[in-house]
Amino acid sequence: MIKATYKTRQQDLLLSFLKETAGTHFTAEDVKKHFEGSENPLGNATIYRQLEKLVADGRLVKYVIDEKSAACFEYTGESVKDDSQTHHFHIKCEKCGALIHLDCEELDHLVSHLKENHGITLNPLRTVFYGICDKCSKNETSN
Amino acid sequence: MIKATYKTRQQDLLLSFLKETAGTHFTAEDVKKHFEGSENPLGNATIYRQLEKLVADGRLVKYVIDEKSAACFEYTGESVKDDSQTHHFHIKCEKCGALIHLDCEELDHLVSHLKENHGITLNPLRTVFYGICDKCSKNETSN
DNA sequence: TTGCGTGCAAAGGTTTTGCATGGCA
DNA sequence: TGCCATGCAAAACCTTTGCACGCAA
Repeated sequence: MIKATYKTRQQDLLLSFLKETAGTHFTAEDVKKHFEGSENPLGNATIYRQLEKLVADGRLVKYVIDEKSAACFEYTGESVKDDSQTHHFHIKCEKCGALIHLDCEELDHLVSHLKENHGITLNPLRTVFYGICDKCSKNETSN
Repeated sequence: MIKATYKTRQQDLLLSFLKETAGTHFTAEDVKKHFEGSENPLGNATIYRQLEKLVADGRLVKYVIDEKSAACFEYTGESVKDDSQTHHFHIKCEKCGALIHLDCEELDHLVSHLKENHGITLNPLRTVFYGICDKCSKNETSN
């Protein structure tokens, strides 16, 4: 699916970084910084272009968290385009800013419901919920 | 709640525009364009600053749809900070780009579930779902 | 008169793009 | 050798900010 016509050193570097970060999220800048000191820094454009490809390929997911901050990416391993994989969602806490992974069958239920009753095929990989996380709710003395 | 120390003509203009658009979404640019021809154009900064105030006041909701496109706003009338109002969500179609309003009790259910079982207070006013809308699903011949 | 609101223009940050070069096949 | 990928720098985009002026109270 990806037009990986050529295989380059930069691609490999990026992929190994992605595998390291599996289960977490990172920004384009994180990638840049990660390679900055090394003898093989990656150009900005390269990073963005490679990430874009991986997103198109479904191996990477891009989250728009906030227009002020950079986009977050998450490596999802191999292609998940068929959406048969786990439905985990992300929740961004509006208070502490944490990006929380949420695995919940209730969400699977919602996905089914939307599909069957509204004709909508939800993309859990891109959807970000906003709200207040457990921790912040508990610390909520004032506001 | 809003620090409406002064009342200005621009504020009134903006508010009447917002009331016109109730139930739809618009961008800062939409506002700008709406007043562009008129004898009372609004400055960019003014628009953003006023919108920001209204968001802080809870009378306006801001959606981050896509970092490439401008933020979407929606007028919610009076303050909805207590979130006792309707829980309608937005769904952004990844194919046609439409931003769809979705009123569904299943979503209310989800809100309750997240609160009771995960301690998460979802903010429907900011949450945007991504997926493929009904129309696009039906037109889905290729891809 | 006081000081907030306005508006222009410039700055800010992230992401994209043009173009010449480098490297894979 | 052919062509994609790279990387630098510049551009693009939306949004914010500085500053002087205007206007509400």
